[in-house]
Amino acid sequence: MTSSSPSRAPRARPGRAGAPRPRRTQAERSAATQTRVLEAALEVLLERGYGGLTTTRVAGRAGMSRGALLHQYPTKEALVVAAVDHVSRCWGDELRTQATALPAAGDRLLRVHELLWAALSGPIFYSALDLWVAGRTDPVLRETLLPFERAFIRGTRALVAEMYGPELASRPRAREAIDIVMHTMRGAALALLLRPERSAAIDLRLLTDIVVGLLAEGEPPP
Amino acid sequence: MTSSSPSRAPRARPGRAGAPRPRRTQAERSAATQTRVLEAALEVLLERGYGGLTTTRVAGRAGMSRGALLHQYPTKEALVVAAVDHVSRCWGDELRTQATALPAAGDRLLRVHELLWAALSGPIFYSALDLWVAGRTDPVLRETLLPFERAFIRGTRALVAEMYGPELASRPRAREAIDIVMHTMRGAALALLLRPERSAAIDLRLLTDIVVGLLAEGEPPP
DNA sequence: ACTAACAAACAGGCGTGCTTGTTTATAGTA
DNA sequence: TACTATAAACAAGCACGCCTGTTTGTTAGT
Repeated sequence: MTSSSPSRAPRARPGRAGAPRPRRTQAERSAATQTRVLEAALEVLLERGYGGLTTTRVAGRAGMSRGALLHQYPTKEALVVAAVDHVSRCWGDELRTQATALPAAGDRLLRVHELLWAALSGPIFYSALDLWVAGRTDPVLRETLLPFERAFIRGTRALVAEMYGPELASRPRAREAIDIVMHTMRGAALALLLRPERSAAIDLRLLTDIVVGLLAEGEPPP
Repeated sequence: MTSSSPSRAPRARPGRAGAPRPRRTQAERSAATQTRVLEAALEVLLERGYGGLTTTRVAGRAGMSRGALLHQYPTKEALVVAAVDHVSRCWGDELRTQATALPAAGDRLLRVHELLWAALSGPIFYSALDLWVAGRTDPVLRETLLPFERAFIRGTRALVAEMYGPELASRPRAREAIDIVMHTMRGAALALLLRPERSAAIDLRLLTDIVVGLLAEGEPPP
């Protein structure tokens, strides 16, 4: 446990500063394989669904042995938990990043909805849906997913409110408007499950009109 | 051996008339077991999801041997096809039946939406969702599901239009209104996947108001 | 040297589909 | 009507493959 005697190797041979070294530190190796594993897991989840998410396939896709994978994530559940955490983080980050490029112009609402729709109808939604549906009948997975679900709902509502802007987000029915938007988009994305070619399953302009009407209630412009 | 009591069998001869006979015809036996199998399959699908839908479990739930099941449905795919057909038929029938009890009163729209919501947020939705999601990554299941999906969309749109009534259904934006309703409801049902206890995930009155506003467009009341 | 990272093989469990054997209904025949 | 041959419905078991988690062995870092 204690590094009592062998103090001969204080550091990992710094070598040259920025030189590409084939020799990596242990932590780097771990992090690298963990990243590879998680990305492979998400790919497999997207392509084969949760039912096809097996440790064998993930390891194969990541280009490593199953033993290596099992060393980082001793059980499949651990792998799934890490993958869920990773995907939720990615989703939030991406959306937040894109949100910074929003214009303040008059069609801001439509842009916000386009952004949301792109995020909600993308591959990540379908991966998450697979987990979601499996979690309905898998108690362990369900418990794993629940905290992420709470965070997702809260975070997304807050983010949409922020994207709407202060004056719109403070309208009395803002909360209902956001919920309607989210529900409609998820339902529309659901309708695309078996027919991805029909990408025009939603009328964002109509949805935006509805939101505008809802937000305008009780607050006539002076 | 095994000649356990030879021919002391009841020998149920054709007897007379339509007396309640313990002896069933072959067709009756087939139909009975098929019904049992399909109902058991739907129960298992609802309780364990598509991943837990195994021939072993279905046979056990139906109270018969796996051999008996496999005799009626030689492959698991055949069983799933029959189950999908059965469930779609049940869903349509139930909704149509309930639709006949709709009042012509002023709150008819709200009643229609309550009916739709009850049908879309019920157990059948979650069973169908499991199949749907599995069909995304299972080509065979996908091909099986596609025709049913078409029929469902068409049929439901027509049914909702009929429930709305002729004068509302002929409004210019009726189609969009129906789609919004369906999408919102499916999205809301999705939000209940992991937390069925929160049954108030949708505001039907608000949704109805939106539909009313949409249908009223371009047709001011005299 | 010692530990963490990786690789490969193994055992146990489960699910599907097939094959063999037993019971039940229907048709054919005297 | 009674008896039998045939087919259908049902039951039980086996073989194969896949997945999970463990164990044992090898390589890379400190």
